[in-house]
Amino acid sequence: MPEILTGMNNAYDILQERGFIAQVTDAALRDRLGSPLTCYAGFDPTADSLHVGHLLPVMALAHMQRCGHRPIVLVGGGTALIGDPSGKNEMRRILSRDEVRRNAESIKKQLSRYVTFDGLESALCLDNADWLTPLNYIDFLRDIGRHFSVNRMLAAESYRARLESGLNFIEFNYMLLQSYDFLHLYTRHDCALQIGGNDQWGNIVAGIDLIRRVAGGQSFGLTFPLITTAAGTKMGKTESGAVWLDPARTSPYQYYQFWINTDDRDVERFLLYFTFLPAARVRAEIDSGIQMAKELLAFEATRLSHGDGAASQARQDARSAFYGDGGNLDSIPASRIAASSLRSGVPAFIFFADAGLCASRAAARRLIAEGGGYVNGERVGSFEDTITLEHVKDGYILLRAGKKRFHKVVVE
RNA sequence: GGAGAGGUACCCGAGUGGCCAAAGGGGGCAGACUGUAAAUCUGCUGGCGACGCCUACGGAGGUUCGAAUCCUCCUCUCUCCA
Repeated sequence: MPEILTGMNNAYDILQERGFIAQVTDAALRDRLGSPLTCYAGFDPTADSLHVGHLLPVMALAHMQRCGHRPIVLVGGGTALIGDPSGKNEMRRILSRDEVRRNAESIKKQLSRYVTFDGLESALCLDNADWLTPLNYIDFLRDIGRHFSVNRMLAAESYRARLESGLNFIEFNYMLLQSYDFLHLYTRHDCALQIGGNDQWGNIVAGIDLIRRVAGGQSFGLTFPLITTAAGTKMGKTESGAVWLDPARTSPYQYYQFWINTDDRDVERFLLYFTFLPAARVRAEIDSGIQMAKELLAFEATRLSHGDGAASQARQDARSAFYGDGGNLDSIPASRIAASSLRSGVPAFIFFADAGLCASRAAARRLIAEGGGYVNGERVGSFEDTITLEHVKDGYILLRAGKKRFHKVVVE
């Protein structure tokens, strides 16, 4: 008999209070969450790092684990071998087994900051390549394919949209594979709940159906709202691309900057989604001042994926850079230059471009001509002004592009 | 396999022989305002040590004084038919 979870909040209530729930397949889920259950969310191992766009399911799994449930992180290594998930416009690059394995390994490592893979409610990390690749086509059609109605599949929102723009057979099969995953996890790991983005609704429901037909069991699905920013854009993208959890791709300082640039209107929502602060605390923080709340969001989010030290450092350096309380700016983006090359002076636009602050020398000319180039806090008058050793302070030259892009050039 | 439509810059999308580094919009960047927010207004938005030169309208050739525009072949996408 399953133990009864007592003395802690129902995971459903927590997820609901925090705005994670867009749809659930069955209202009975809340009661079912009164005792421990295994749930899963899928991740595509298309890169060796997750980005903030993945964070919602990650946080949901973390909440589940904290409430005494067991999360399964499903890495879609098998599905990555064939390509495209539904809903995307372009074919996904097809990855080799080795790439997928490597990616899965580092993704698991990142996730271990959010869920624990050891201990009592240890999370599992599984790769669907393990059961998808040995599948035999004829067997699959006979045992699994027979349970799917094309008519019903076509009615799914995710496919209906694609009917206009075109849908290939692989994409169309995605629902079957994902359903099969759920069935597999249900029978092998007693996993009775799949969570995912709202665009996964059709696939999740299909999986639940398949479990009922094949295994005669009851399972559940829960989807998250699609997160957009108040400005209406997809959350987690910046001009320069995705915001990664991997510090080698997006440094903790940059990560912190991403969060602190959150739109005022999104701060409360994001605090609920991307931190573990109690909802009451979140409300209080919002009430006592949006800017402090935003800094808290940036700090907490950074702390979760990069740890205390990196988060403190990022906050410290951000304060120093923006409010000038003279810190050492250890974590802001930096490059190096030899002192000798400064002896005869370097034109500012070349200096900015070579430092990596501007994409090209032409861009650097533009930036400075528009009055957006600063050296040690002072606006550069002309892009031909020269940078010399006299600009070096404490061993470096501090550059700034526009209001908020700082860069340190260390002179050695 | 057959017929047709199409591939233009980060994206959408105009342009069908010179006035085209290519309209317009979106996005982005910068300035003003401000709070590292939003909204608004303005400017910029291929590269090059630069009044010029180089690269660029799916790819390769060709016609022409001159091609994103015309011709040939290739390639990819979409639609309809089989």
